Amino acid sequence: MRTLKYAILGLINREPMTGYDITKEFNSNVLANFWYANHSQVYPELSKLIDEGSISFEVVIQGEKLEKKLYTITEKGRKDLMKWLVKDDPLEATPKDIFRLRAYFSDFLDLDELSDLVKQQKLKHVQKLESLQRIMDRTYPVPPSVKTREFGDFIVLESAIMREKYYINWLDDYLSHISRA
Amino acid sequence: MRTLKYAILGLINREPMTGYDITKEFNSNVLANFWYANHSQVYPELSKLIDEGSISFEVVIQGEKLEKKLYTITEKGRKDLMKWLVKDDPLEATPKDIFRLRAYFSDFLDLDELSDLVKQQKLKHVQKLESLQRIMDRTYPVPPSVKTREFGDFIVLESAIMREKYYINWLDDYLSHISRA
DNA sequence: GGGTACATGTAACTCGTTACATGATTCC
DNA sequence: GGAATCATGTAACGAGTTACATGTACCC
Repeated sequence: MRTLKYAILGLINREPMTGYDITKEFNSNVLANFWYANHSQVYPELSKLIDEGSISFEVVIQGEKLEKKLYTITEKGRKDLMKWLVKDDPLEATPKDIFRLRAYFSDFLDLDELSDLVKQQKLKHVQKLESLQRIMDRTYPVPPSVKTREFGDFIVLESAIMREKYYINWLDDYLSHISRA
Repeated sequence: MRTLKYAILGLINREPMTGYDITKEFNSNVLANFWYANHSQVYPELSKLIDEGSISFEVVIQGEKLEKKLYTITEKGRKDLMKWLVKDDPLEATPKDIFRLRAYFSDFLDLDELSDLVKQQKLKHVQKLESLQRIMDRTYPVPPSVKTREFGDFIVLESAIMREKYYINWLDDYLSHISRA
């Protein structure tokens, strides 16, 4: 499906970037909530995109002699990205979830052990939620308006927060079933 | 992380199964909501588990001469599974989400186009939710008690339903931001 | 001078999907 | 007899992770 291709095109479309910059974005606290990649995946993909003519680059000298490649999207790349953005694909397969898999097989654990496991899991999600909420409060005390770049950041951050809340709700529900037994 | 290994062990631990049976489970409407694999992944993994001594098999003749392999978990396999079930691992990386990635880059689409995209996506999630809800109503009109095998099915199905609801909430939230613009 | 961050690449390996390949059984 | 399902495998490829490998720039 070449999703990494479009993730990279989307970033470069905003402004020219180096492979290093792109990798940093993929590991930032907003984007990493729904897409990420290591530099070892990014650099080969950039070569591919050059071969395909979706991007071009110019070598920039940093300091004395450090060469970095600043990538820019081409007209072909931009068209390709646009087409991908509005494509009507069927729903992706549900993402895998190891904790759910464990829950599925946990019928032969004893109740105290199971309860501890679920509480441990809940704690982790509560901490993650708090961290996301802090970022939101700090960065977007007021929601930015649609059609600004900030709105993209805002709406996916909101989504990540809602996801953690739902997961915590599920774990609470799970715990209530256990304690009722 | 060998998660497939434990998914298979978890299934065989319930009762002896063939590779075909396991594959069917992975594509059933409950388990597939958080774990799945094709037969081309299952058969090689079964060979590995035999080599490791986690499972054993017996050949059963179906009809005249069709040989099928019925796999059973060994003591080693069961211990391994038990250890995995109660392991306290850090939270998994957030699952990737292509629709969120598209939302992230959508600031240069026009509002009608964006609104249509989000509505399309919502429709798909509403349909999925309805399908999950039907399975739930049909199969578990009353929640089964903890410590039964049915409870595993029930609690992960509940989770899948809650996930769809949250996703729909997010899309509604998204739409409200768009229409306010 | 030293540590951290900047910057780019390749190699080996695991995991997962799609396609190739074959044959038996069951039900109509 | 034919179609759907049961049943088991391998091959080729694509995606993703960890490790290997190298060098510069910037700040203290």
